[in-house]
Amino acid sequence: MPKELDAKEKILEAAKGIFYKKGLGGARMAEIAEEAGINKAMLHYYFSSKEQLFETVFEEAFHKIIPSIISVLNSEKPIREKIEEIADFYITTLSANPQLPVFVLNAIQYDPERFLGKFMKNKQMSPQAFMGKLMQQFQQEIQEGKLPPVDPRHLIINLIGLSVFPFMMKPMLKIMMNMDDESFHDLMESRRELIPRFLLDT
Amino acid sequence: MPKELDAKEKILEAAKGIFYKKGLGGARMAEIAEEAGINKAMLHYYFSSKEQLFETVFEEAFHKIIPSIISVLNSEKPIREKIEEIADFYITTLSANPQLPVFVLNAIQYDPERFLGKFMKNKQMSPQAFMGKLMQQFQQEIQEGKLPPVDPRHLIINLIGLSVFPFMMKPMLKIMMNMDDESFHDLMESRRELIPRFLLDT
DNA sequence: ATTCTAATTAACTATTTGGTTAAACCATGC
DNA sequence: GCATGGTTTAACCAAATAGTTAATTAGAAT
Repeated sequence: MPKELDAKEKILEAAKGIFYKKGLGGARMAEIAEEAGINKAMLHYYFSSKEQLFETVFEEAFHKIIPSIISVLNSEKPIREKIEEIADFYITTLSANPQLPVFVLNAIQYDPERFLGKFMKNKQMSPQAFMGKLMQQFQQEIQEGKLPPVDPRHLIINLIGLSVFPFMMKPMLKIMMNMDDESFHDLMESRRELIPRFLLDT
Repeated sequence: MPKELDAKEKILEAAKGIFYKKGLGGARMAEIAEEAGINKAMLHYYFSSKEQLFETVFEEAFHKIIPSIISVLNSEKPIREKIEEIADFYITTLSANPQLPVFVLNAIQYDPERFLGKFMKNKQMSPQAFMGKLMQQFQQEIQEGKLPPVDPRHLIINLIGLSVFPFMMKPMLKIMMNMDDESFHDLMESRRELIPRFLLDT
């Protein structure tokens, strides 16, 4: 009986598309059902409520862009490598799915408690402990002269901002800079090496 | 008869708060009316529909963050100054209103045609012509050795990203980096000079 | 005072929406 | 066969929602 997964998958795919675009409040269950090519009652067969369906979609999106970079930052590699990997990861992930970050940030803005609560607990490491360890690594590598002496907090913010923000601005950038999808893609590709170089080469 | 402006202003203020948080679909007209301390029918007395009210709020938000930087970029100052002014402008504006960029980008993601259309026309200069002029200035200043030889497109993307993105991430950053509002504010203040230095000093 | 117009409200309506129900469908094991 | 269990559907329902109406208030002009 492979039908269950089939239908559930179709629902999630449709829900993703519509929630990404319209958010929790703007999406209609009937619309999701239609997009998935099934009956409206089927949604409630697999997902008890709109909220639950949304949370499922959100969790998938969130896990696509947050835990990955935490595990990279949490690894034993040198900072340089971590930075390269993260920029690389975001450019790959967001090239395939540019709406992801606006969707996630919007949900968080809508109800921070709810959509960041999981993030706090869920992790194997508390954000604080994890950041502490990372700060230590920064200090050490700076002392060893492997890194320019910058505030690690700024470096991380800059790294993520430089990697993620262009995709959020994609529609506007395409207009302002007169680009089509292909030239936008090329511009993002060139950032794979630009970002680490920019962040680390004084 | 100053009551008209009073009521209209109260409505817009309430609508802003609720649309910023919940978006077009998530906001309820009754909720906005209550928040404004007036009757639901008053909304439709001053604004014909929910959509029109939303567009009014959107337009105000949009004009708060886009035309300002265009007019700076469009001025006759040297690039260095333009960059300093824009970073400064965003940090001031978004410190007072961190939800602004997520709100605007979300609306654009929801219906790009509709919410970027105005941007295209409305301007005194077409984005293309305007960018063309700017690119020329970049080339010239680079030739004169006043600027490091970087791709101007990347420079602009980086400038806006470094200035705006931290405010979008504010809730997450506060948790990850264990900051309260005050220390977040301090961190952002330090970016006023960090961003131009970072962008321009090779 | 009276008229006129803009502001304001309570009550109402038509529609949309999330969610339910009870019956039908269909594969599998016996 | 047929009983069983998960799957799917059409029809239905109650609540919520954007928008309307028609009546009321209050202030200004005459």
